[in-house]
Amino acid sequence: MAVHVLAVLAYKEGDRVTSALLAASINTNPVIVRRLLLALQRAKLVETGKGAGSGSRLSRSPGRINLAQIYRAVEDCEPFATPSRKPNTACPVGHCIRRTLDKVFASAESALERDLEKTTLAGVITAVQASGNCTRKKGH
Amino acid sequence: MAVHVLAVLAYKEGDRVTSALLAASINTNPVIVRRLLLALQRAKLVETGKGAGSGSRLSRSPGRINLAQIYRAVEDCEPFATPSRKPNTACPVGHCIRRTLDKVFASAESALERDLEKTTLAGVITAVQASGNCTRKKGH
DNA sequence: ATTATATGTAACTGTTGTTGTTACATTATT
DNA sequence: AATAATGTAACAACAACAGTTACATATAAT
Repeated sequence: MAVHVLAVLAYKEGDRVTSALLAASINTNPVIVRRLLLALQRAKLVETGKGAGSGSRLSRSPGRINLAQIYRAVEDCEPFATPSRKPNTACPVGHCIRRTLDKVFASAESALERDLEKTTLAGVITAVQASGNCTRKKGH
Repeated sequence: MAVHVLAVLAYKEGDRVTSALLAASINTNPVIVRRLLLALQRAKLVETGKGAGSGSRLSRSPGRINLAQIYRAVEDCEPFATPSRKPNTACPVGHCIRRTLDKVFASAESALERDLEKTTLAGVITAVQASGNCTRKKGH
């Protein structure tokens, strides 16, 4: 979803786009978009102005934004579930397995991010444009 | 959590362990464990018998089970969120971005799995055993 | 055979996280 | 000053998951 927002922003390169417009594009509520934009601002991927006639725009060119950056900005927690209950400390496995698995999962996640780094926002956009009959200009 | 179950099973190599015992070890309910075991059975990672004095055991040695297999057995859906609402079809980005992102995410997930493949269940166990003062024998 | 034991499964509850919605204070442009 | 936009809070709706209880079924032990 974050990628979608940024892709629309990339379309309007340089122009400031309001959260209302972005929300209409991805068919959701402006507040949802703003919450997303807050995370993207923190990651310095977008710049957002406040007053009338303002809105958001990319803070760099789409070629300089990759999906790993977006992933890190938005997905704050790990993709692996952490059990709600504490493991049984009387069990030798239960006591220490978490620390071990955390290492393994950190490695796996960094492998995932390294793969995402290979795709830039610009790459996504050209792929979208190339993928068939979606050539109509934006209507809004 | 699934890894935890399998690690306990690996400890008792060959022995059949009941879901009640496994549940006590990871501090949860036997039914939760059984639901997990169903998935692991489907993936041919464990064998489960039904009657009295029965239970579950690994279907291969811990060295021949890697975390990617466990991940695939348990995490049936992708780690990437799919938006609930359909994108606005009037927007050229919204219309085609899903197909594009699916490819990218599939690639990222396979990178994740390739990394998980590098760690076997046996590797997890030796790491757990090596990680400090967790040397007490299992109490159950 | 009968009994004891363990799984498979259904139905329900509770919790958590996410999305969506409304409302409003704040801030910048015009 | 008026307008238009964000930031943010509070809450409802919803889905996903963990947990619980209950019970039918199947196997092993006696």
